[in-house]
Amino acid sequence: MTEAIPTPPWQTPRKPPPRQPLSQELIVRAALRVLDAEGLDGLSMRRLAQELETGPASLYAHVANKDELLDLVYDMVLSEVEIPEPDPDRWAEQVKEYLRSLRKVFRSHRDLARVSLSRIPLGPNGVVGMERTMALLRAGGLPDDIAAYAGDLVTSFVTTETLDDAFPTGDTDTGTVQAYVAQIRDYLTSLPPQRFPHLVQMAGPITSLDSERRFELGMEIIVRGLSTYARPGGARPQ
Amino acid sequence: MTEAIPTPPWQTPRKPPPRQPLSQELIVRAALRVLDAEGLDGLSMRRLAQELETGPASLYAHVANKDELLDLVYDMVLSEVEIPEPDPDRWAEQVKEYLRSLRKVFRSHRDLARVSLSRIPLGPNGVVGMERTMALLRAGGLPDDIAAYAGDLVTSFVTTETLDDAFPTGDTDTGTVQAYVAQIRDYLTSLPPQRFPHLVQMAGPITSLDSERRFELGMEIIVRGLSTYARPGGARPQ
DNA sequence: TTCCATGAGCGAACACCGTTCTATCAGCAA
DNA sequence: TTGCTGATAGAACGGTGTTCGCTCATGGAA
Repeated sequence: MTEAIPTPPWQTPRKPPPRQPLSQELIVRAALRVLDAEGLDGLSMRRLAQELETGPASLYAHVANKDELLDLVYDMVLSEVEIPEPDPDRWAEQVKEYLRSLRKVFRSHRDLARVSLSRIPLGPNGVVGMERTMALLRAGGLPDDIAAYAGDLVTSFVTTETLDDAFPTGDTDTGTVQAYVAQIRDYLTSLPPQRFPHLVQMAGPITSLDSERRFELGMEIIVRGLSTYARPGGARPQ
Repeated sequence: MTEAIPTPPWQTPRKPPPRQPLSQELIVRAALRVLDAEGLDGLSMRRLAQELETGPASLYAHVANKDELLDLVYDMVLSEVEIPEPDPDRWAEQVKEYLRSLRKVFRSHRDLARVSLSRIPLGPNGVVGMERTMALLRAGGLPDDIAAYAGDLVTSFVTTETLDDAFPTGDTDTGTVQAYVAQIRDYLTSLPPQRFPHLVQMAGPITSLDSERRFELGMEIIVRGLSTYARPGGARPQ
């Protein structure tokens, strides 16, 4: 390390910090960092500017507004999703592999499901993902209109199923969630049985499914439903 | 009706407007009015107070916070949902009737789908709805754990499918939406066909489904998937 | 080499937001 | 009539996304 020499007073201090300049990519990466650490509610333009050691107004030179920024964050994360190369013999299992990967990515970035809500992923990574998804769904012999809709359906499914999931390593620990669920179960069982016979009987099943099994069950239901639309021949029309 | 008599001028006008005092129900009804008229983004505590000709602070005497207020609004609206009395022979069709009613209610109140997101309807109307839903789903012979999850699944389905739907009589007219969809289709068809063969081929199917047919198709997929779990005997275990 | 246009950087401000503090005031029990 | 309690509401607090307008470095043209 070279010794830090105090600048002579007569020399006007040029470029005090040789910080690398802002760029869109730098901003998006920082936004994802803040999102992971503090969630969507913690991600404000001011907080993001602070993370980059600048002012909020500076961000608007590289990003139109917060909504566009979230579009970019979403697209960046989509690059982490793995979509299998289609093998028609393993169609159902491959669709599930795809959905599990999607879920894993959504759960590994806090509040990402909220970000993805009502956002159509048309960024560079988004279209690549769509292309591969369509390839996979068609390989199962789904007609084009069914496959097109199925892409949306499964994405929406993963999104909603991931919405309330706690951040895996977050501090919204499982204890709090369990206590809340137990409260609901107690409430349901305490209802008058003559007016709410089904709820009282089903208080158990309603409150006992953990997020893992919910997801697997939902996937199975949707995949079974989709399978009924598959042409018998598979990918190629006989 | 008794004739309205003008107040004599020498009588000091006490209680200039005989406004009825605030109450929780009055506030919730007003909130629904503002929501219908101006959407969720337009519903602020200040705007709501203005609607009731008072100040924002006054609302907090009857409602803990905005979140609880939205809980109450959501529950109020749930009373409009119609859930058929179970007839095991018509199970699949009845489930669809229920979902169509749910969709109709969600679409008839602007941004209600957004309000319902990650909100568990446990208010007075919510539990009644849950009870009837469980009755209906079980009547098809679904095992309890499947029926319990299916209730969540179909609600989430209707919610996400209704999220981006324009308000039926709103000013986000179909023209704007159609233009946006056309833009997407043009973009997809303009992609390099060697790298995006499926997207180019499916640009049509992807962008041609209107919300009505999307909904009907999604329902059918889910109902078919659920049917595969039904016990052959129907409601009663043989 | 000089000049100037361009655009990034950024402090300050605007118009909002949900919520709380605090003071006032009406209605009612004693 | 007094005293208390709870509804009412103005003002303020600490936040939000975004814009205004100024400074200043940089790069291309002359």
